[in-house]
Amino acid sequence: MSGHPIIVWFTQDLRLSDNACLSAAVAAGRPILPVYILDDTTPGEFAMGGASRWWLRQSLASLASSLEALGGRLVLRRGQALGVLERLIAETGAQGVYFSRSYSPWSGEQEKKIAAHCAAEGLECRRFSGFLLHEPEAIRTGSDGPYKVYTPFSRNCLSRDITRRPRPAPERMNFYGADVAGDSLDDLNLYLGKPDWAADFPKRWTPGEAGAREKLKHFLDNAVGDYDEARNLPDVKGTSRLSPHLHFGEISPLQCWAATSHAVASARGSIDRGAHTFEKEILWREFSYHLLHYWPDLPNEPFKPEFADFPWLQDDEKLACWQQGKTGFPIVDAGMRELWTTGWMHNRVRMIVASFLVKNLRIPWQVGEQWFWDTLVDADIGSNSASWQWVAGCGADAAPYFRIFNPILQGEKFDKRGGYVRRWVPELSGLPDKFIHKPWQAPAEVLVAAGVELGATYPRPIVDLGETRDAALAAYKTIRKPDAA
DNA sequence: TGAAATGTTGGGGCG
DNA sequence: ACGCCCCAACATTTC
Repeated sequence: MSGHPIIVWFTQDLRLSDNACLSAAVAAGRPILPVYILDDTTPGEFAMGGASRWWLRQSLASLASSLEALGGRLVLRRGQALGVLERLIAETGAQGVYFSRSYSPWSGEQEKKIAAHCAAEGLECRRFSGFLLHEPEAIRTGSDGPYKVYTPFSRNCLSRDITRRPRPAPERMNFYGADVAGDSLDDLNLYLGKPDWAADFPKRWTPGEAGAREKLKHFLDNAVGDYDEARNLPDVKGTSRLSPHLHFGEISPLQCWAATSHAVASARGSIDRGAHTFEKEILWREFSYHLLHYWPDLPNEPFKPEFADFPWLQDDEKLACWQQGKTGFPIVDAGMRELWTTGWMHNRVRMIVASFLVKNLRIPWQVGEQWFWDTLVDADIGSNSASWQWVAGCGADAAPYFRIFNPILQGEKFDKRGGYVRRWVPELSGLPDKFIHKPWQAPAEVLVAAGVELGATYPRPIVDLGETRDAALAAYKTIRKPDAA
């Protein structure tokens, strides 16, 4: 189809269904030019991490093939979005640019510049939503401020009827017919497989819209009923594992919400508890972006300013132990190895390893945030920042600083039989349950029988839990105002 | 979406 | 039979 196209700029919304931007472009009745722009030109601290780049490559391939099935081609380009869009407009005579809103701190300025350029050129520029259920501007406290506490925020969200239904994917589309130059997936240099640290990822993940839909269906068919309890057990597949799909917009929170409501209605009461807990987790994601929108420093600066003076330590040796899963604490090491091998970590274990880094090693939360940013396939500027601040005790509505996890007790509570540890730390698998979370307390003959030699086949603990706990509490006292409770 | 210290209670062994 | 002590088991407080 000829004529001046509308550019549909895919951002973090790599799907065809429930895509307001795409649907509006179809409804506009003009030829569509679908584009994805990879911006590697301004790599700041939060340039896309390695695991995310692996995922993005697969997701773009999936999106491209979905568009091909409708007769179109996804144009891939590299550079700053404004410049790339300007060139595309000039090349094609595009009459409009449609895109989905992003909520990263660096997106707002970019979106304004694009809108300004379109206005100056007399082009239509439209921004759509879909990445969140509730726009940050729509949820305000009674005194018209942003929320700083989760519970009232979630109550506000829950008091709103979500009546809108997810949009179906367009059944047919008219694409811009002329040839438009673009990069190949390889050109984007996202993940070339050397070294092949992501070798195990494809066994566990199916990036793309269809994979996301399948994950949601599997969760609602099998796991949501037990979600309340099972979500805390890392040895059980009790969570949805939708986080990377949500991050890349392969599925929308509205689609998750609507499908959950539908499952609740057809299950006649048996899954109400689990479904409600799942909905509250979706709202934690919303809350993270609410905070990020109003406090754009969230990824870098402690929300509670007194934490700027916290006496953190630098210890690159212990940091490396943590990153490599060699701390000597089995549940911590299991989590860090799951992360490295699969690009993902169970949420309960994320809290345990984060508490260990921030409190027992007393290494700044930003250091952990950065490691997660590079290694998680679901690395997300909103959730990652808000969650690290939550664990560190310096965030909005955070866990009190003195809430220090004991990795032995957490392991014994949530991985009672040690199945999770045995899977990810196989050199300990011969130990009896009694010592699986504290091998250094096992009698010598038990260690021998299990084939474990501490300091050789598995490290001794790199810190003393009691001493580091006391030191962390003492450090906290130095930043606390004397009159504060 | 903690853990450890401290306080309380009650059963049972034992002089 | 009684008081005393020990110590789980549970509750409360503190960090």
